Amino acid sequence: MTYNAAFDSRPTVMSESASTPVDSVLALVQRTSLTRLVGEALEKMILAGELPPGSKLNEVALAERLGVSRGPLREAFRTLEESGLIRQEKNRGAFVREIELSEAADIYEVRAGLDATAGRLLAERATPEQLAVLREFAAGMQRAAGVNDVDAFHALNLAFHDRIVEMTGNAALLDVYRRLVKQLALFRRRNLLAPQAIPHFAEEHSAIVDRIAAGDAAGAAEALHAHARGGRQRMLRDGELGSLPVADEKRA
Amino acid sequence: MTYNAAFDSRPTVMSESASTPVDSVLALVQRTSLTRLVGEALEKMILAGELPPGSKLNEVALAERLGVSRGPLREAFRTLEESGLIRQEKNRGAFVREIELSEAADIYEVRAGLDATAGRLLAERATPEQLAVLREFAAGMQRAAGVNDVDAFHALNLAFHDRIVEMTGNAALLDVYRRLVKQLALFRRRNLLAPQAIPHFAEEHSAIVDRIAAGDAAGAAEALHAHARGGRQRMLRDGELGSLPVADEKRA
DNA sequence: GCTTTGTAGATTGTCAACAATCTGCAATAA
DNA sequence: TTATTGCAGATTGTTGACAATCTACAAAGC
Repeated sequence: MTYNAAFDSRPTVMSESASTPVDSVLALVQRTSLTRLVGEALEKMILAGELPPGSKLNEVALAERLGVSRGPLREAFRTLEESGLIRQEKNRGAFVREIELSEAADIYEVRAGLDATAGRLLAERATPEQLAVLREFAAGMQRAAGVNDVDAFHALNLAFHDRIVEMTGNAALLDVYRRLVKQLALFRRRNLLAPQAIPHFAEEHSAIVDRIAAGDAAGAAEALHAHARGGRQRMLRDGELGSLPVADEKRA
Repeated sequence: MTYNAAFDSRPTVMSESASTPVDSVLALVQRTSLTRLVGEALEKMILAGELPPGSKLNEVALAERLGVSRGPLREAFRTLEESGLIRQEKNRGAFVREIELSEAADIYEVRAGLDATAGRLLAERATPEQLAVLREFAAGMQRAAGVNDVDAFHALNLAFHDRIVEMTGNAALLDVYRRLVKQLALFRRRNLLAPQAIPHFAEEHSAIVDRIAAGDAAGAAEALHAHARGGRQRMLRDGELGSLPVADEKRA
């Protein structure tokens, strides 16, 4: 999925190239098909909210906009469908998937289990370097909480949990985790963090890192599980409020 | 994914049809595209071992064999790629994915976490009918263990765990779970159960049902987690043996 | 007025053809 | 002999065209 292996190819025989970016570009072109490019572009548009949930994805219009024909676009649709970002109906077309509150709650439940698994695994194998990175994240979030920087906290929060999963080295776990996070990103009905809850989360993050650092597999798993379920509860509460005609729009 | 909603459409206005299968077929044709059909056919072939891991999937040959053109076939390829059953290389083609032992171990680790989540959820909400079904499964596996019917036990085992996940009613959990099980099915290097271990597993299954029936969420989660990790350990042990030049082919 | 029917335009499903790339083998040269 | 080069066939990537289906609106019938 990631292309950080772009520089893996050593110059080998054809040592004529003093320009390093060449083979990087080459390696990219080599692996990347139009379908993949289109799929990534669409995913970005969807996750950025440019194509909001429920949107109809017109084939000819999108193909023209992206400068490709309908073939690669339709293949990309299949990829996005299987990854849960769009939904296709025969003879009706493709639509950006809409995640109901109950579905989001279900996904969050699974995510909690994955977080717990990641914590368990990482507590057993974390390196000092990895722990340093996590501590830096935790400190950054404490700082963001201190100055009430919601956006910074949110970004760090996402990255923190992603890195924990990534650091386990378990590709299957990372794959599933990211899939679910993307689907959850589709559900953003006031998904922003309540500012007053941020310091509490920052504390939990630090505690999580402590458990991992202590090699406490069960404790790390439990801490992450409770942390995720707390997030789920908050989402459910906000969701119920949001479905009522409550006029509280000034939060943004 | 499943089509058990085929009879959901009531006769409505056009009550001319005394033949019930008509609208069932109609509903199927309505929802099913060539791409979906091809995808299901390919998945079946792969999981049945008809297309073994590493196989090259030739587009024109497969298209001709299935009686479709390359377009729908290529779309189905994208679906299967995203579900982790095949791998595609640009300008080289599609291949049935090969799961290494280490990968299978990683997948099993995730599966253990999902099993635990399912057990936790089901223990909180299982109905008497569901518990009866699970008890029947457990009893059936005890019987199969008694007469050493490995095949029957294996089939029941798969169904048992699938049903537990399904019974939670969490669609996201079921989706992820089945995806991983399919990928694991790709890894069948003597993946058959050792006959002497079967009674032990049958006992564990009964214990799992007991925990669920007791509403012991933590206990059910822990039992299922340990159960899955036990399976993982056995697979690792067998895998290491299998990679050595041990001549023990008469087990089948 | 309301429902039904019919038609035109738009949209998706499928296909076949063309272009680009790869693979394997033979011919050539060191 | 061995390595390299250059083809020819096979295979995949992409495109545009045609067929099937759906949607929206208008006309006709009750």
